Amino acid sequence: MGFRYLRMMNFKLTHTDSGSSARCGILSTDHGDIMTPIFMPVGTVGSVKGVYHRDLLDDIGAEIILGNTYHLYLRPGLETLKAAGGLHRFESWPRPILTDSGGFQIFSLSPIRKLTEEGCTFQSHIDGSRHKFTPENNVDTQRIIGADIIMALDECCPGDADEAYARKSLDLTKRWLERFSARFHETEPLYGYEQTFFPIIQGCTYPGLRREATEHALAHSEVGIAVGGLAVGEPTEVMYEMLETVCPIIPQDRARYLMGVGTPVNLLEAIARGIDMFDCVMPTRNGRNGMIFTSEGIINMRNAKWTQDFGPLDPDGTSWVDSTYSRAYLHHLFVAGEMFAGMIASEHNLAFYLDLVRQARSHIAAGDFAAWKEQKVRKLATRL
RNA sequence: GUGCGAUUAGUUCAGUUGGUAGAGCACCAGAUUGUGGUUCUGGUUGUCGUGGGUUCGAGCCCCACAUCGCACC
Repeated sequence: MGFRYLRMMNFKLTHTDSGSSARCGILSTDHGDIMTPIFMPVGTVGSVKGVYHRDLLDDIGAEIILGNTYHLYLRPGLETLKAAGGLHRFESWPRPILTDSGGFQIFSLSPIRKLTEEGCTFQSHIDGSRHKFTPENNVDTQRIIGADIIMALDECCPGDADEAYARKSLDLTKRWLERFSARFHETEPLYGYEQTFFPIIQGCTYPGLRREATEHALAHSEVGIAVGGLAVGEPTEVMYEMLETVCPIIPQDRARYLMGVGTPVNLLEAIARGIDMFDCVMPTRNGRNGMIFTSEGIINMRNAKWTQDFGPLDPDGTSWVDSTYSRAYLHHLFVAGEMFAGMIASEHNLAFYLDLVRQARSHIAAGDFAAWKEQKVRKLATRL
């Protein structure tokens, strides 16, 4: 293949807030533009659990969703994904997709992993079979999956790691990033649209390591850059401090993705510190288990006190489920173990998250984000 | 009708040689942050079928009754 792809994918800053580091931007991909700040629903194995694409598109307004390399590699496997023509076509999703490399799974499945300089060997959680991820084959794998944005293979350091371990871990992540980047630039996308990759800033909770990691990652960042290894056990305040350490060093024209975060309050606090992109399993996983986030606060739908509350799920909710189903009905569905319960809660929560970042964007554009955030945070943290 | 077995938490069941009771599930709460449709952490709940007897002491031993199940007439 002689030709190089013309690089069209880019991030453009459109607004900055006066009272905080919040910003608005547009991330352009071949599958469409993404308005930032944005929340990206997680669809690990090619499905945002319990939610129809129709609802993701029209009701929730998802602009981009996630897939996971580790999980997709194991099931359905690369043969099927390649034959399908990539993940977009396989799951019939017309908008952008971002895939995580599986680095986090290396960390979270630690009892059965083995890290070496070359890569990471692990056993499948499905059938125990042995596999190896290297920076090189991870690029190849993510080329086959075909997400618009792919993530570098890293080691996600535990939040309570000591500095010696964090140092060692970061050094490995840096060497892996060099190799990942080299492989990425010597290969082409397979399906006729552009891919970009985001390097990941590690460094645990040590400001010095974080700064060093940022400088190093920036050398490999074209469109965006990610902050990883946060919300993995460290106090929330420490996470915010790390964002304050890292964000000022990143040029304004780079999209900043905070991986795996978080609660609605986390989103607003991170946006205030300059983050543009988020993903988190919380709205869907916690939703399936009875937690819903509303404009009035957090609700555990399983609690007996909702048995006869016939009011709407969220009086200010934007999803059709908010005005269609009552808290009493959803409570009943959870108690009865109906799968419909998880579907309704997931749809509501995702719509809530997408509406939250939509509101954030409009307040940043209006220039009153900081004040709006303060009063919003108080409400979002209350438990009903 | 006769024989055997059963009866303990909302439920299914444990319960040592007699020393005033436990578990799973359910229920009630809490946790959950780059997803294994979860997982984890706490908590509440008992006239031990009824009535008598033996004993310092009975869920346990004895008697009667009630209810349920099984087998046989």
